[in-house]
Amino acid sequence: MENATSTEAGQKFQDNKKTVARESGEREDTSYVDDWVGHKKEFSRSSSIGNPNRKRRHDALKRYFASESRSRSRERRRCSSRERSKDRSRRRRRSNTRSTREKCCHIDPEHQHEEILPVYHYKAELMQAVCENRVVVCKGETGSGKTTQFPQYLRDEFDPPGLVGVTQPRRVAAVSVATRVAEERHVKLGEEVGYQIRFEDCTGPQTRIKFVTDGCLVRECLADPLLIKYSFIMLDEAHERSVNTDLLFGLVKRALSMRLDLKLVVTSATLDVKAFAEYFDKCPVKEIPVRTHPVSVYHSKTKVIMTRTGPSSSAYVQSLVDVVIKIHRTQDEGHILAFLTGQDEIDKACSLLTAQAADLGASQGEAGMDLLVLPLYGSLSGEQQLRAFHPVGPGTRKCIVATNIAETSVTVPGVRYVVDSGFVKQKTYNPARRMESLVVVPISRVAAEQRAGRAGRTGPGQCYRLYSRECLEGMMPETVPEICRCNLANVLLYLKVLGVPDVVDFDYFEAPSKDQLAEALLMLHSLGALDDSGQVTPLGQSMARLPLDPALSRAILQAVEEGCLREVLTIAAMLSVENIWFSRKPKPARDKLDRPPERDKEAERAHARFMHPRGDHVTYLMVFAAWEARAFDEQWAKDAFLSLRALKNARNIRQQLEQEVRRATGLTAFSSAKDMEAICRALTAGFFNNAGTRCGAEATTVYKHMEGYMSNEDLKLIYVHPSSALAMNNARKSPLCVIYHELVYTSRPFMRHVLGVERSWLVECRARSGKASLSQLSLGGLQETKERDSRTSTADATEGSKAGIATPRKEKTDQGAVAAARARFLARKEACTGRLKMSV
DNA sequence: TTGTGGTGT
Repeated sequence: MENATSTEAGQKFQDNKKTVARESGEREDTSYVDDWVGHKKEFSRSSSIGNPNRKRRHDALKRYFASESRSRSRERRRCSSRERSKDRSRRRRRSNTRSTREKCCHIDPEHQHEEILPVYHYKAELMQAVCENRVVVCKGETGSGKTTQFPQYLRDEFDPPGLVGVTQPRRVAAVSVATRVAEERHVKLGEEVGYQIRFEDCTGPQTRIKFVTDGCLVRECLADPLLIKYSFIMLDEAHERSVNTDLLFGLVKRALSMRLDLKLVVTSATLDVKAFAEYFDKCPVKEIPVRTHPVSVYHSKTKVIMTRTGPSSSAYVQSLVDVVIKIHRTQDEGHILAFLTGQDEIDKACSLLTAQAADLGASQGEAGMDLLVLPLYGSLSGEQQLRAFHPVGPGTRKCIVATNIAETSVTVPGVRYVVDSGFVKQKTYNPARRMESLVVVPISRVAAEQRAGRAGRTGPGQCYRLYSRECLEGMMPETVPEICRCNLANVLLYLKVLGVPDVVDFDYFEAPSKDQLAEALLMLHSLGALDDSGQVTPLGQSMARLPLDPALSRAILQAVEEGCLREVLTIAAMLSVENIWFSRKPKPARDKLDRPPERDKEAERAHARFMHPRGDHVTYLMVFAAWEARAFDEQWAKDAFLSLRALKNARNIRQQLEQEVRRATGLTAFSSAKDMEAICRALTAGFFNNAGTRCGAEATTVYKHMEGYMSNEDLKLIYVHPSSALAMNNARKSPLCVIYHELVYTSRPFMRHVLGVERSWLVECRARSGKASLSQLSLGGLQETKERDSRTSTADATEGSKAGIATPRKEKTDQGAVAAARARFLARKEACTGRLKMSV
């Protein structure tokens, strides 16, 4: 039904093409009224012209500018021009060799000069706010200059004794912003201005401004909970709400209460700055408005292809294709950015678009343009990704079909048209089942706005939404933050180590559900990281030092006992990276679009050589050892159809783990296993809670879930993932007992990364871990509820996990807490709703 | 019998 509607609408588009007016932007808009409900919208307020405070501000600015230029010239004198040019060439050389720098070219390509950045007009106001308050929340869109200028202002105005630390959610951002700021200040990167990301510390004793990924700063807290090194912390891009940023809210707030000489700046791009201010004791909110270009937003009027729980059909791919073609045929030049949810969808849309554009012929497009269709998603190689950013000739229009990587991570220059499917693929975690699933869910209203804003970066733009305005109103105001949909074991262990005894009552910016907390505490206890009273054990202290999930840390520490540290380190590193198996996916022919693409037999044969009958962990060890034996030869890896990126990543992680293990255990020489048994025993110590026993016949891949620290009655049968070594033909005899790394739900509950183990080891581990009292563990914050233990919900695993977070109504597990969290969340948004409604 | 959004230590 809905399929038919959207195809019909698409057809109507095609038929209407000749009636579309071409004169002016305004007139053109009205021609869409039949299909689209449109309106013009400024994505932010215009700048401060005519402001009564202008004179005062101007005077203040003059003073600041004078003082700034004095300090600049001091800086310049310090650094003679000859040295500067040497620095520049050094920097250039460095940037050519560093992989993280490769991506920087498409992060904010337009290097605006400081003087024209909006933040400049607000310097005096901002500095005054910082002067008078310990915490300031600053709202500013991308392009306001806050990230590059604010830290410099803090440094220059206050000349603090400690560091100005600026967090970024992504590594590329940390590196590129640091590079930019160092350039502006004419200093060598790594001296006055530096950055720190995993595997790379580019700071020195003279460093005063330090850009750092939020994950890195969380780690730093372990050694320095009060952040003594810092005078200012700036939590940038707080609206992205990564687990680490959320965690830092609490940690910095705690540090602020104990240190009077620390100040905090929180910056965010969303409407939700009020909630941040509320959390930090009603601190002031400053706004840096950005003059962006207006974006006309059109909603689909007839198509209702979105339900509250997700897409009701996959028709949106076809309708997205129709809209793109329509834009290409009727609209002026400017690139098109289309949002879909995943690789398959994107590849499919790209084939359809390429074929249709070819049929159309260049002559039919507006001004006779060609359409160059390019995919953009995370698992593409760097080179393939860069194609989306390469400039094209004047006769070509690019259409980039992207995942939400283009929503926050990267900016494609020259985009004037955005087509938004309204969906995103999101990982959700079900703590009651300890199972994660990747589900397609509707985006939030903030995300919808973010996507639309992508059309107004270089000039006036248009955004076509494949959903109605009613759908928009039914969306969540904001994306459910990550901290509410992930496993918390790691987070809670950090908090405990940092001296937060009561992790249930911790002052979270957004409190996780009780189920999440209970699950994580019980898991930490079962691994021996917490004792019966919820205190961190020495073992837990060591585990927290490793940058891994607790189960893997536990396995590594057990490997020390079992004498197989080298092997288990390798396995841990291999389990920490993305898929290592690489296969060419043949492009589906046009007429075969709805059939699955053929499997790559050659790659499969190459992989089969590595598959070990014992299971995946041993297989990974073999793969890495084989690569190591060939001196990490890149060609060998390519020939074996292995992902070079994943392998290199694993090698880096392995190196880092080695260092950390050295520090955590004081070991200098690492043991090496004599047999496979020791390795499997060590892994069992970390993963005995994730275990299954075989059902029936020897060759079956069906297992029954074994009871762990939580009863899991909903989840009876679990399956070996077909990509596992244990699912391959060479594994004739399936092991009686297995442990698995993770449980993912797609069409069934699948175990990923599976290893055969002995039942006696499982029994032994279970006995060692003992039984915990949840109320004791949580210092009375959580109770063993009858519902949790005897929860025998009628739903099968399918429904429950599919529903997950996407369908709040169906979340049966501790409804109270989730409902309460949601209510708080919605209440907080209430204040902003009026503005939201006006703006959409 | 599968196939995976994006981050990060």
